[in-house]
Amino acid sequence: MPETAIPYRFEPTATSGQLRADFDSIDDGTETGKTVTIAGRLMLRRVQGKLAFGTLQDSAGRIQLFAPGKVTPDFADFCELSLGDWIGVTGEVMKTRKGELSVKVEQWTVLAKAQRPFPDKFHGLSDAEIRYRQRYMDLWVTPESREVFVLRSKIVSLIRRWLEDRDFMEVETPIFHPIPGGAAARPFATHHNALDQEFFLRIAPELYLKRLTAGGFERVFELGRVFRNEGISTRHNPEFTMLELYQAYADYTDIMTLVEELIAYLATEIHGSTTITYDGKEMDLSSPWRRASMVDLIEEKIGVSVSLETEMDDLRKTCRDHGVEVKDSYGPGKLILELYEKTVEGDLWNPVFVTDYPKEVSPLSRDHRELPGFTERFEAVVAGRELANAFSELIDPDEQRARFEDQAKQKEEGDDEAMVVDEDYLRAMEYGLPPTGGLGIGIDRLIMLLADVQTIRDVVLFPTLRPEQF
RNA sequence: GCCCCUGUGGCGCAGUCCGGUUAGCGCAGUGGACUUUUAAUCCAUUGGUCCUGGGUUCGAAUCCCAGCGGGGGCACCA
Repeated sequence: MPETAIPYRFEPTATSGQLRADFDSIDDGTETGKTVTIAGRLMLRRVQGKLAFGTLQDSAGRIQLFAPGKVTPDFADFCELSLGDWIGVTGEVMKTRKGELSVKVEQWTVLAKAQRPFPDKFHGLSDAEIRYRQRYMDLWVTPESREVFVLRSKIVSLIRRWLEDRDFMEVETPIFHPIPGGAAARPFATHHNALDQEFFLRIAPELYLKRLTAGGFERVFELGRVFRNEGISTRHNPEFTMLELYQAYADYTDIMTLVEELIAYLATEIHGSTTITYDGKEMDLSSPWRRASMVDLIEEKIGVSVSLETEMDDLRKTCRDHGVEVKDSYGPGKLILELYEKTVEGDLWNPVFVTDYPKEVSPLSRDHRELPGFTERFEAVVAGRELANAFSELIDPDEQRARFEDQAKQKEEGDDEAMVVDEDYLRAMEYGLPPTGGLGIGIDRLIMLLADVQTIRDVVLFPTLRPEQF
């Protein structure tokens, strides 16, 4: 078919979903007298001499095409269409004798030819590599795949609305950071030619959002991509989506309330219940969620009481006894964190706010108001995975400088994920940062949870893969 | 980075363990039959560097080694 025969625009008047909603109840073998125009891909075709059936798939699903040779113009050409061709069809809505809702093909036009053969019409694609590399085909032949991304879009939209209803303002902060900060991770580096300046793709928007809190935006959030130059796994993609928000005058307990209410709201909107199934097991997302301190969870799990006062040798021994690798550079706080992560975290199923992280491993969190050496920080752990990280933000610039310098020291000692001093951020703090509660949620993992999906690649449209060789 | 699994026409699979003619099957494609099908059916038929490169052997899709792609796990990701 010459390209010139393809129309430049086309105007469908209905989708398969609308037709099913409007006409599903009509009797078998009847015609409605209603003429509609639909468009999509021809996915199945059953030609039987002077009568042909087709299955058209559009964004809402599938609908049958009914094409009698006496009615359908250029009937022979219609029968020659390839599976996968995009077509537009106009005709009467009807139901066949066997009860299949159909559109009678009274006019039709090709909107795009499929020059490549489509995957097996029944088995679809089973090769994960093709599904990820050629998502444009996966979306046609793997219905669950399409559904997950529709759900993702809906969840993100619900989050925005929920936050806006609570007077949070969405902002956009730089992705090019001269100093990577706000998290402990290795960054991607890039270069701006005109400025002859090295930049890093952001590993977190945190420090810019807190600058905005200092700037007087009391409730801000950013929903955007962050980039971490780390390994790839079923839970890690080098670029992923993060929600961060900052609320002036709030502390970490306010943020806990916000998180549990938001997640319960999303579950209810999506599944109609706060009880969901993940990986074949039930999970209760109703608020309030359990709150437990890291050291209490460790004691509960392994029966050993640890604290920052515990002798280092005893802490190291406890770690080794539980198969936790330790390095000489680790202080007591890092040892406790390691112990928690290796022995407790993976077994937490229902949501838990794990609270009170050691200061040593929390360079941006405010000192705990009662527990020396700890911070007012929590992670929300669901299905054994970190879903959110939050704290009462550190607001004392002198303390922040000391923490940065401690980080810089760790970097010198070889920790290439340690932070570096950000003088401008310190300057913003010196002008005054009010008490603030901050939160980061990994959106991809949240989608995985709500969509009951086990790998992050199934919630990212184009997951990072090694480039294909052609 | 380490370990395990995996790679067969466009797609879905068998054959590999235990080496043995021209590597099979289904879908798609091509030619034919068919006016109520539903993964339509029936007849015929085209299409393959068995991921790549070495090696063992009279003989390799099959065994061995290396590499490449993919998947999973570990490590990393506070």
